Amino acid sequence: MTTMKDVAKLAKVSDATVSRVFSDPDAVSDKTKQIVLDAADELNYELNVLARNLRKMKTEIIMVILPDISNPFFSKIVRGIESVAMENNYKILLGDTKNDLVLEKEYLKNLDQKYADGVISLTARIDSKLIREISEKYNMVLACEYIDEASVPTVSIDNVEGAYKATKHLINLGHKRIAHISGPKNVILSQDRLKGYKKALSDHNIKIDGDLINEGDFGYKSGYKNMSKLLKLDKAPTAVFADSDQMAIGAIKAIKSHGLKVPDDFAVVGFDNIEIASIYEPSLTTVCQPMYEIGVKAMQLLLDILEKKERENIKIKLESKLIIRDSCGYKNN
Amino acid sequence: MTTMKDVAKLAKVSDATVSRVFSDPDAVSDKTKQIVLDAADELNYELNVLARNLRKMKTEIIMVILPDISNPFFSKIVRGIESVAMENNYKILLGDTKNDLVLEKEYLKNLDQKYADGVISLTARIDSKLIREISEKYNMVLACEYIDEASVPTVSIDNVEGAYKATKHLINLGHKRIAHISGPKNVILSQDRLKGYKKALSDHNIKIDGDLINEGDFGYKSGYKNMSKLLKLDKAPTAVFADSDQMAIGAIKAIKSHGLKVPDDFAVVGFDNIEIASIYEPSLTTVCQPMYEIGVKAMQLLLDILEKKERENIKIKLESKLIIRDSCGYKNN
DNA sequence: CTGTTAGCGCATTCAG
DNA sequence: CTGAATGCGCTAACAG
Repeated sequence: MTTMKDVAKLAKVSDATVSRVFSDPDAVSDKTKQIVLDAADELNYELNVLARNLRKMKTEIIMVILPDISNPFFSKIVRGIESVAMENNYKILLGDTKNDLVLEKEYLKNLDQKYADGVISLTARIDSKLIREISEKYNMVLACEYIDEASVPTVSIDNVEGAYKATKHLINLGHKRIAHISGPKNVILSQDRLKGYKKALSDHNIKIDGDLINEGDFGYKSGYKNMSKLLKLDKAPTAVFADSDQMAIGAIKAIKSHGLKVPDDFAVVGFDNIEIASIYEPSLTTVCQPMYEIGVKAMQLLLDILEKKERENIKIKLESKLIIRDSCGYKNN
Repeated sequence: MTTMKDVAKLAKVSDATVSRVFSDPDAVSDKTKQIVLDAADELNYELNVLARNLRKMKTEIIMVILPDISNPFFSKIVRGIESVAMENNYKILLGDTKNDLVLEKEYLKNLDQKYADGVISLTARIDSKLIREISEKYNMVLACEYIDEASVPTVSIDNVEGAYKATKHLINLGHKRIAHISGPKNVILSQDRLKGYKKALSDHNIKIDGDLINEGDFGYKSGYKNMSKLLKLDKAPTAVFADSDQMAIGAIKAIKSHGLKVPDDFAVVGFDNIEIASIYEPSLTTVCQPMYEIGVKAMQLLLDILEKKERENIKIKLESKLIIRDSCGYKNN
């Protein structure tokens, strides 16, 4: 293996100068720079990042913790993160928790060992006290999910508002019995969306019926199962608002199996606007989260924190938007 | 920051002993081990991975290079990789090339800098000579895609055979004019699937018609566009075999827009068996690739290479399977 | 602008 | 089983 020493010897300069050529080129005269570069080239020299990491006590690696990388919602966010990370010479270490709280904690511990300079977590299901502690000790940004603690920098949409828009849309179309398939109840964003759903109903003088509220897990199957249950109700709903597009699509499948047509007999609204939402038939009316942008902003925020070395208790709220497609039908239709 | 030195001082042992407690516990007596552990605990000591990495000249990080992490096909493979990696204390560094050859090369260069101990590449579009070179110099496994060079360890299915099965299925259902929407032609697996498609036709005395063969890029939109073209042909096809489920779904959408029904008027076969294939309506007949298993095997193979320090020119072939669902109809229907 | 000096925190010899 | 000594390859102070 060739080291800076070797290059220095060949170029007849000190190894400090070689180091400067690679880490702070402007500090070296053009002439010696060229000599060093040539020597490095001749020896096929490559910088050893390991040594630099130790010396600088940083890795230029960001850990991204998420529940499931094969969920398109999360992977889109990751792409946003990666694009900004790359521009700034950071790399992404993947922490797929498989929805496992133990793993979530374990990944967070990697920070202690200096594996990564910071974390972006797309999940926050471990107790919020622990998250706050970690965010105080290390460089951390929470995205999508968030916790009540004021001190953790967060990038997300307003979930109450998003759910409100979705529900109101169904109300405007004339629906009175509107079901809700929520995400896991221990996740705060599910709680918020439930709030938005309830508020929309209340605001329009529709009584909230607990039977119409089911808890899912964001996946296709859970949408199917929960919708099947809802359809068996004595007073079955005529519309459903699901907390993810995948559950919405699962729900549509259940509705079709039940012999009903979407949107003719039943209206469905999803959440997220993942790619398949526009491809599926009927195409899905859904609350669009700017996934890529969430990733971008989260990484930018983390970079700020990394550079200023001070945590800023920033909460960035991005806009969600109701995208109207075919799964609800249209007024006066 | 607390170091081994601090722990050593508190425990009244040498720092070498502290090191042994964490890297080779059996080499230390139970008694001193306990003393050290207690001291470490008291000081909240955490091993500094950076220093260890430099000393051992390894990172326990594997880089995974792929075209697009938000493509469910790749992200499923990543999950397989990660599960094995984790068991063996390796971490995954993400290298999303965005289908960009320049990035593909750039990521590969990270190996030179010792960012990662090895690579698993799910893409091989840069020239094969370079890939062979890299694989000879470093620890590398190719998965899914592969190149002709005999020397690169590879995990994949038999694409010729998979395509053959798909095409033959359509032939068995009575179709004579069978279109093919292929992946990018510069990718060897596309070439292989084209071979399988052609062979199936030839074996059943159906003339190959170049007009029926279109090149796509694996995405939804490209399936839609290519199918739209095919439907405008004077002698339009009655069935299509697409190189990805996403293109197949795009094709179905085009067929429906054209006023035809799937499977009644038109049969469609996809490739991969991603999750949406079974959810979409009509559910998709497709060639199933064992994505998770590909990831698992690829990581296992890489571990072998890493441990034995010798490249083994292994080609692992996994089974593909035709999954029959609703998008082609059924015989005597 | 460049060289000298001194470690970063750990793992590995080699003695004992 | 344990300690002392050494250096992985690089960067950062400090002089000059």
